[in-house]
Amino acid sequence: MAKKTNTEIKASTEEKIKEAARTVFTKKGYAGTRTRDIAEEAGINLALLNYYFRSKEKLFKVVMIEKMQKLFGILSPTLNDATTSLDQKIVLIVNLYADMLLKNPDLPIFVLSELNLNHDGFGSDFQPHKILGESVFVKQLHAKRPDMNPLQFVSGILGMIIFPFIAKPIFKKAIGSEKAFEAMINERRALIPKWVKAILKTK
Amino acid sequence: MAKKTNTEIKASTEEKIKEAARTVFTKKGYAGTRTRDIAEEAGINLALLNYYFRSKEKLFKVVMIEKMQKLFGILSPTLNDATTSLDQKIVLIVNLYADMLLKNPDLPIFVLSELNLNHDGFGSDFQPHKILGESVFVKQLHAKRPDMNPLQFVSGILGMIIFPFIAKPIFKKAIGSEKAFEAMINERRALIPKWVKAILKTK
DNA sequence: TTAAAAATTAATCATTTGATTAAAATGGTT
DNA sequence: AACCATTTTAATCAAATGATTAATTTTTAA
Repeated sequence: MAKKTNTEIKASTEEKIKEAARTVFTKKGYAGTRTRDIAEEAGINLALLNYYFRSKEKLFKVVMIEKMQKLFGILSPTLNDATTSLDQKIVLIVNLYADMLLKNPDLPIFVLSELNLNHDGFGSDFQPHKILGESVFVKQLHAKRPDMNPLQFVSGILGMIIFPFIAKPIFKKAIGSEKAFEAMINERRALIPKWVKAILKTK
Repeated sequence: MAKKTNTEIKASTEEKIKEAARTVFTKKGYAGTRTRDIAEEAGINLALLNYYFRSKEKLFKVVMIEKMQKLFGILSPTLNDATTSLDQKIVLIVNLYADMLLKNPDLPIFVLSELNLNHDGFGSDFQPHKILGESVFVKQLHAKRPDMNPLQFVSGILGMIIFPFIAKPIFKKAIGSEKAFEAMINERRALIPKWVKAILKTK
């Protein structure tokens, strides 16, 4: 009991800090975040942050790895599912992303911006070409369209679904309310698969 | 001559600072940039930066407005050209963006990230819905596909062309060299218009 | 209960950073 | 040359910031 309580309390504090870090880092970016902001958001003393995570940078890495997994982790299992057709995979990917991004609208701009700023040697862990590589998806695409570059194809799909979230401040301004933005995204759930099917028929 | 020389020197120093600010802000973002970095990059004393631009934030605004114009300024004249067809406009937009973005690959992630962080009331100036609004482009689209939401359509096109630059760190990793990335973008010049034409034929 | 271990806090440090000031240099005007 | 306005610099400030330290509280285990 003793040890369990200990672990739980520690996990709870650690998790409070992590959760606060997720919030503040995502909202302000790495450079714009002050460790004091995180401590305040977590309702803990500043020194505790360093007690648990050693430094701002180490805490950031923990959050960043989580966020990258959240943003790209959808792909691998979906692209390698042998039980779904190419068309089904496209529908699935579009809807999985729509679901996840509506819940986490500033995830893509956060991850991609921080990757671009490249404070530290990220990307060293992540292997995007392995995800696509010799996936079921690529084989299925090759069977239907041997001439089509899978990267170009995937890039088109991801661009169509993710871009509105990255350019959200623009879209917000163009269409007004948050509700209207969500409606637009939901409309895309059907639109994009239809478009992609048309793209697959181009000769 | 005297006054002209004076003006030229002043413009030269001001421009040196602005150019350095463009470089450093784009590379490190607003929060990650130190005014000393800009001064060093410009080869001037730190105090000169404040002498010419009053503050980091004011200098940033100057740069940011420029960059937004560079990123979105392509659209308005192209979308409102009465002498080109819808298909021609699509080819034009894709190629204008390909040209510009190959020269300024980190422009989109910079502008969109800073807009998202929203340090200051930007967007107050920019009216994206006015650009689309009652453009020739929208009328042409409506004539061919009265059922298609112009914002959804434009969002698809821009997503396909801009997204690879925003996700460049990922693509770089997936395909290797800078040259290969450029080749991929150049391939998209023909690919995207073909795809968009297919999308326009969907019923 | 008590002593060691772990968690938490207040206070403080050393740097960094945006900005200012006062002095010096530069260039044009008379 | 002498004077004035503009430009540039070195030095400095005050606030912010990441991190540490030493002390205190809480928890665990005997």
